[in-house]
Amino acid sequence: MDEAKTGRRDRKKQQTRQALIEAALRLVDERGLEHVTVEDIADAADVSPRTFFNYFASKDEAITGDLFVEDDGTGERLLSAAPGVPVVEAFLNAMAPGLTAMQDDRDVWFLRMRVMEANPSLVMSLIARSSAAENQLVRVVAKRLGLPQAHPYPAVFAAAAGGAVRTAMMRWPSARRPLTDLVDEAFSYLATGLADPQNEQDPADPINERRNEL
Amino acid sequence: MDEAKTGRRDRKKQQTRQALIEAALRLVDERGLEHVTVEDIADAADVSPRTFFNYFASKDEAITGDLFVEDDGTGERLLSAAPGVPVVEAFLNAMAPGLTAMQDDRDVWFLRMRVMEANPSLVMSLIARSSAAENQLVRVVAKRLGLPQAHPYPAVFAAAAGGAVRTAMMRWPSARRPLTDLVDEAFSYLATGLADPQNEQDPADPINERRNEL
DNA sequence: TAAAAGTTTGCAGGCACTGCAAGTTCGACC
DNA sequence: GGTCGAACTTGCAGTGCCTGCAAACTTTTA
Repeated sequence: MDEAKTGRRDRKKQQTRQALIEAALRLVDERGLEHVTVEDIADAADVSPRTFFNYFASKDEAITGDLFVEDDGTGERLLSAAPGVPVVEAFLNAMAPGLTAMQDDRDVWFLRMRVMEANPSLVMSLIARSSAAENQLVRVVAKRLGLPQAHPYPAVFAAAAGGAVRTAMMRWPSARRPLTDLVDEAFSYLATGLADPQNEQDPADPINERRNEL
Repeated sequence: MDEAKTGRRDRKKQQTRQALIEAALRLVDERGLEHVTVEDIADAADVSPRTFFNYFASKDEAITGDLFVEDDGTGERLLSAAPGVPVVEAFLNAMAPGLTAMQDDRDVWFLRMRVMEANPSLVMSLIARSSAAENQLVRVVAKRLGLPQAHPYPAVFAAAAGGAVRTAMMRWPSARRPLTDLVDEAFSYLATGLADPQNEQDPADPINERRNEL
């Protein structure tokens, strides 16, 4: 268990956090976002409403979850990629650990996605929140390429990459494929300069050998 | 004056709307978002606070403004582009009228951008709101290409295109160039598949012949 | 076991936003 | 020109998110 650092305190905190997340997801899934108050969630997790806000800055945050991009080492990994590697490739590599972490947590994420699809304002909330992560990405990409802050490339890159990841996430529950596949696929459209897609190789999609692994 | 349809009523409505927008922008510019209440804005525009919400669904909406993508004919123009034209090109053409409209309104838009830069939560709000426009774009692109709803291309396209437009908008006030230029530039990075940018042709940027037109 | 450090909770309050119903203004049609 | 109906404004009352503060409480450290 590499859960918390040490001691009962952190363990308890982690438990409370989990309880709040689960309560939030379950209740909103059952009743819909606007029929669940923060008080409901807090009650279900058996803490005071005030405590809820010690853990999450907003009701939405408990539901949409932390974007893996935010605090994990994606930025550092991108910066420490070998010098010759193009940014797109370095980014995909840097993201891989985060993606597999999500893959391991897929039950929660699938539920999240379902809840978001059913409550569009949550999608907006997620997008807004991921824009903060994008800002960090802008800085990292600029740094890696030695470009000035005002250069447009990092901003375009971050916006497009963020969008590609987001669409992959959205498709994930219904497409029965690993998240990394979907991300790669999304990036392949970017790689071709968003050229009109080829007619899919074969309407009878021969690659459909049910990938049960996920 | 092609302002309102007819009559004093619509004229008055348009005036009220403008007054609210101007009041909102001015006050938030002066004091910062969190030191301006809806009541302040309504007072400054000389209407009741309740009336404010007859015009805007949220405080943010009065400030961030309507995205031109939303209701104007961009979608229709995209769909009615000549058959052979690639989507990227068709999209840029379809957007042109909206962009020049913004160019004509540039004073307001510059103020908006300044206010947004100073109040990051407004940027998030704008991004969230533009995601609604992106959804429409997804459908339009899918329709134009005859792709099924589940196909990833339209979603990736919309996310990337939306991001490109957004970064162009953000750069607009500081870059002293027409918005269309900035949009084209952003799309040029997408067109190359987000390849690492060339070292800028010349650090002494010879294209800098001050474009005063804007 | 006592002090320190971190967490939870209640309380009071600000503010965004909503539905409703009453009042007001405007346009249309006679 | 007067009247009716539609559209718009307003006040009111209420819900619920979110915040700061200070008092309890719990865990860690010494």
